[in-house]
Amino acid sequence: MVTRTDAPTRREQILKEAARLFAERGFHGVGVDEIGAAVGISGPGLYRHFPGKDAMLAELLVGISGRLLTGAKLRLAESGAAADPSAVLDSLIEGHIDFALDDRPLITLHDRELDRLRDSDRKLVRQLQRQYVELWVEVVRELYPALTEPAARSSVHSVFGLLNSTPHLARPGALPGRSVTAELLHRMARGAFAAAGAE
Amino acid sequence: MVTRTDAPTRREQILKEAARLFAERGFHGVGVDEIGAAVGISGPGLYRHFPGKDAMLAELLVGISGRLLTGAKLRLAESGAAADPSAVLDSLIEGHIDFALDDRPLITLHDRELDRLRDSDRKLVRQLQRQYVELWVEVVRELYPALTEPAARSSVHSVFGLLNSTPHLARPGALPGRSVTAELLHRMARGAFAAAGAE
DNA sequence: CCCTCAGGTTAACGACCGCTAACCTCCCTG
DNA sequence: CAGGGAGGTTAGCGGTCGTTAACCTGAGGG
Repeated sequence: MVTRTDAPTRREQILKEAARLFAERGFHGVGVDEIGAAVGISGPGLYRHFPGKDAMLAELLVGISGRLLTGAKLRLAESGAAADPSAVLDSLIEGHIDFALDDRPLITLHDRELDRLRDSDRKLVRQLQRQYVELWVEVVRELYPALTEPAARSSVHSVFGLLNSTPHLARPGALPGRSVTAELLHRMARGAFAAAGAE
Repeated sequence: MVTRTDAPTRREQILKEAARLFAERGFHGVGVDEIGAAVGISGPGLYRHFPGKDAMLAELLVGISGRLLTGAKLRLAESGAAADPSAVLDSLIEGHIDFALDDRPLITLHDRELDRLRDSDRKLVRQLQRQYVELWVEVVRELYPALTEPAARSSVHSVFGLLNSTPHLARPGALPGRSVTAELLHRMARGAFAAAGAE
């Protein structure tokens, strides 16, 4: 885990504000002037950093899908080959929760604005998402062999729905404390999987 | 349960197609001409049935929130006052799953396009949603007294996220059969609540 | 048999939006 | 110390979108 200490670049500021605005009002509901205003420049100035509005969304979605997948692969790798599937699942859940709690706008965009992408970008994002799901499915099936493959896939999608529900939980600060929320979500995810995997 | 046999009115056709299109491409991503075309009339003809595009979204969102709440109240009432909270929760879950599986576009809109409403409509929808959640929270707390009230509310929202994940599961027909999916979702929801309620 | 009106049509208006053009101004560097 | 590029600015173009206006048509009723 590397921690950034230098100031964010203008490009990063733009992406962050664009993510927030897209999540709040939808891709088509936000104008380039608004995005510009959010970072203190105005409208067309954005085109010095991005070729177009679509490109911002594309970079956001490809970025989050990639980071989710990379993070999961890392967690899988550092558990070693003969790892306890239960511990691996815990690690995957923990990683996903961190993402959902720390990057709420991105999590929202991720399953909401995918269809606004150019064909090639959409295919890329979908491919990354599919790999991420597949990785979970394998771990879940190892832990709950009774699950058929389609059932395991459905259960994984459903748990994503559960974990990604945080954006709807309340105004940003009104949760009962981050670690408490994280732990509750974690227990519920495990409980949901256990119920799915029961004969 | 009354079953409609007469043909849908033009107004109902419009609402149904608008719901589908809004869910697919977002409120701002759909033009009135498209909605018109989807029901075989064109563009401005819609204004014989609705005062504006906003009014269609408002009617959809108020409608679904109201039907969810009404259905839940009905299920609660017919269980009687001294009912087994476990059975009541099962009934609530079953009702919500029916909705999620039968009205996928509406479920999608319901937590996605709320902010596009006029202030008064948005307040109404939020009030209906809040009552619906509150109703679940009471049942859940009765069944799992160890849960604090904020924790119970969080768990209810999370389970909604789980149940509402069906739209993302696959192309419309590709699920392993409706009843199988419904039963899996039901078991997972119960498992999630049980895990949340465990000391 | 005419009148009305529900439910359409097409044309067009005004606003807005994404994007480009043209221009400006620092700051860095050879 | 010239010069050039990075990173802004404002003006404006072209297209799209929601909405309105004006007109049409066919069916039902007095």
